[in-house]
Amino acid sequence: MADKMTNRQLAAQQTRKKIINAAKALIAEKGFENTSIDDIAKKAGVSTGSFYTYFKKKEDVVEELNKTDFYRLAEIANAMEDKDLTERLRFYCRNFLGNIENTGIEICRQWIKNNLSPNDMLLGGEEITKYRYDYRAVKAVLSEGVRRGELENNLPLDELALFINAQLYGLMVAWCMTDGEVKGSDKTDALCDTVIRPAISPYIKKTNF
Amino acid sequence: MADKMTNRQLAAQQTRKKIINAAKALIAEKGFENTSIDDIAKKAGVSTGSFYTYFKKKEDVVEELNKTDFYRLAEIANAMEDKDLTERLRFYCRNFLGNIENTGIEICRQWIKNNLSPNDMLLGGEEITKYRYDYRAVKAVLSEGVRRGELENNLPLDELALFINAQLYGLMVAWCMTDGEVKGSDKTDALCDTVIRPAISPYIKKTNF
DNA sequence: ATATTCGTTGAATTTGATTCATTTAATGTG
DNA sequence: CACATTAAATGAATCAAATTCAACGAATAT
Repeated sequence: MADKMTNRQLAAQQTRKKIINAAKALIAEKGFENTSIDDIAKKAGVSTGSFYTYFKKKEDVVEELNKTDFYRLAEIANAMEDKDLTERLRFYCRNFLGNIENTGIEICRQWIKNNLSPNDMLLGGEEITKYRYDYRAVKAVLSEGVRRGELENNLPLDELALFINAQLYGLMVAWCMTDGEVKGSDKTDALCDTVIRPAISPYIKKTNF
Repeated sequence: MADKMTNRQLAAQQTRKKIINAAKALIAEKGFENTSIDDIAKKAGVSTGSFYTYFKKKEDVVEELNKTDFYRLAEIANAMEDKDLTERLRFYCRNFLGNIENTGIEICRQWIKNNLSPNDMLLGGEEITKYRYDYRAVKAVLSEGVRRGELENNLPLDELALFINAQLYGLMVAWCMTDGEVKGSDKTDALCDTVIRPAISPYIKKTNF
């Protein structure tokens, strides 16, 4: 990866990182709206204009502040050989919400705001519109259940995954809206027991007995 | 209510309404960010400053744009004598999502943005902090189920209501994030059948047989 | 008839994001 | 090594839009 970088590129990478760190600290502390580019630049020890070398808009920096890869999380869950589907889903949900809470409520709020409207992004020169409601990771966890023969394969996979993901997004929103009082991560066990398990139970294969 | 209003008050009410209507149309059309106070004032046929006679901040006008009272919706559902709990919940969910979709995606987006952080509001002169994650309406629907003896009364009422509401909020967010592709209102039946009914079914009283 | 109050006005102010011409320094080249 | 080229940094200037406010005029109250 970092094959042979020139000093210049290395320095640039540093600058970028400094800006991201400064932004992270300030936004977590004061919120996005109350943090100005000047604040960020000052804290990062660079000039105002420098911010725009690395980010096109103020908002864009937020995308850098939570680097959890939820699809990767699903892979880890799916790799748990000794855990059954409920456990694996529980793991996924716990970590989804736990990671979000770790990145901080203000950053989460801003992430939601940024992604409520689809953004146009450049991919290989082409304009694409990127939807941010992505339930593929949950779907992957359910699929693994099918693959292992824990679930019937006639289950409405997309519907269920979409709903379970909606549950997670809903708790994330509830967490923000109650200023942290409703903690999603505290609720995951109850979530699995009260909603998710009953929802998938019609499709759980009866073990031969 | 509208006891004896002076002409002045009447005119003021008109102005207010004109501003709200202009804002509604413009925000629905161009989104909140792309609509300026000047735009709104111009379309309403009033001056820029007049906006601030009626709203303290630009955002505040959004609160006027969806006037659905979800608690009232719960009352209507609860008053349905011939419908069972599942039907009543279905009714509530359909109308919740239906009403939100009717008010329009841009307004919904902005409403979420406004309410992601608790707002300080004035109530009778006192500053109060108002959380916007409110699941009391759903709770009321479940409570009615208990009252009618359809549900065991040992069910985790708050937990369930919170989760069901999270489901609705999650779908609302999904709807926004996919630019309307995921339509919550189209999903309510599946939602009830796949998630909500299974979730409450452990608490549904076995009818005497 | 006069004083007061309230809503209206639009120009002035303010704030903060974004741009850009210029500078600085590293890299590449003969 | 000198020189040309390019990437990155700078911060003052620009711009856009929200918000304020002093002055105005019509309605209401006395």
